[in-house]
Amino acid sequence: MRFSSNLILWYKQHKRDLPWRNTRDPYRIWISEIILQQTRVNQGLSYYCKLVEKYPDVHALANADEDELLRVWQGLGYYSRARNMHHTAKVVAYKMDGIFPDSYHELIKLKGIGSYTAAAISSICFNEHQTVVDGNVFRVLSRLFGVDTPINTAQGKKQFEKLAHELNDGGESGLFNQALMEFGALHCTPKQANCASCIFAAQCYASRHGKVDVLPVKEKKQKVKERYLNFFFVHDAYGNTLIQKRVMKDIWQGLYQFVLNETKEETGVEDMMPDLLGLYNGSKNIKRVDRCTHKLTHQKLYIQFIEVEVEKLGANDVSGYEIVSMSDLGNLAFPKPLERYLKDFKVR
DNA sequence: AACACGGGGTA
DNA sequence: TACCCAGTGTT
Repeated sequence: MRFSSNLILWYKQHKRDLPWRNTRDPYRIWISEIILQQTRVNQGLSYYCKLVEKYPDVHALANADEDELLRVWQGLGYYSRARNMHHTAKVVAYKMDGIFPDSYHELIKLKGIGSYTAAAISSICFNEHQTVVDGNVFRVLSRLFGVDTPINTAQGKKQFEKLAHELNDGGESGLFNQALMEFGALHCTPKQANCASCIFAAQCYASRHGKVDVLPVKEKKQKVKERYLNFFFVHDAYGNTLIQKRVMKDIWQGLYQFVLNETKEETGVEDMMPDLLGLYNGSKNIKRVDRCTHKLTHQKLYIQFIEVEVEKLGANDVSGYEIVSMSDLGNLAFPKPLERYLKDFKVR
């Protein structure tokens, strides 16, 4: 039996029942694919449900407020996905009469849609003969055929694309693509692959040669940069706080933060007081200092939260920051560690 | 080609 | 810890 037929049979037996698998509406498939970029199904599932309920069609999403959209996206990470999605929704709604392009080559022109997502949407929604190559595909094919070309090189990517496309020969590209990814996600997993019960074990190079744990090959990772972020959570007796939208090209673009002083190294609160003096010219009271670390893929953040109570926040005291009532913070998106701080703050 | 961009799950 | 995840955009 052909590999593609065998794979699709496996898929029909083992696939998970997921909400985006009950539709071929390009809007919904698009939302699901953006969410699932570098994100596991279990992590993205609730976000998908929230998004399609709040924004049932591309017009609703196009008309959304960006802060509101980022708040829905809060906690999922890679926030450029949300900003690009919003941009593309406006393009589709206002320049394409709300109709998504129906081909790979048109889809890939849209912001946030790269080769993977264009292949996924065009194959799943329009049955175009395109083949997805994601982390699952790299893993399954490298093991099955013993391909040890590093997957994070241009050569490797081309080689796997060619191989995947040759295998996708059954005229059901949407099914084939989802089947291959599902097989990687559920069966041919990164750790402890289920070789004992694998339908392909007899022909699998890695299984026969004991190389399951060394494939796929990936070239060394980038190193992690360390940063020291000192946030002043300033509030007054009237429940007002000081916040700022992050606009720089940096992590957490578009999200909100407290008064920030970033330093080159671990810095005591006393040494940062001069900066704070310039920010608020009335009397102030440092109530509490909390510390935490936060790991990103490429950065390790050493975070201090300095709670500062002042008498009354007024427009004359601050520049570059907004005065916002504590009760309105729930409508804005904050980075994970700041959201956690706010949650703890409310409890105590 | 190399890097930047989050957060959570897994061993 | 270290690695990985239904990747894309920028430099």
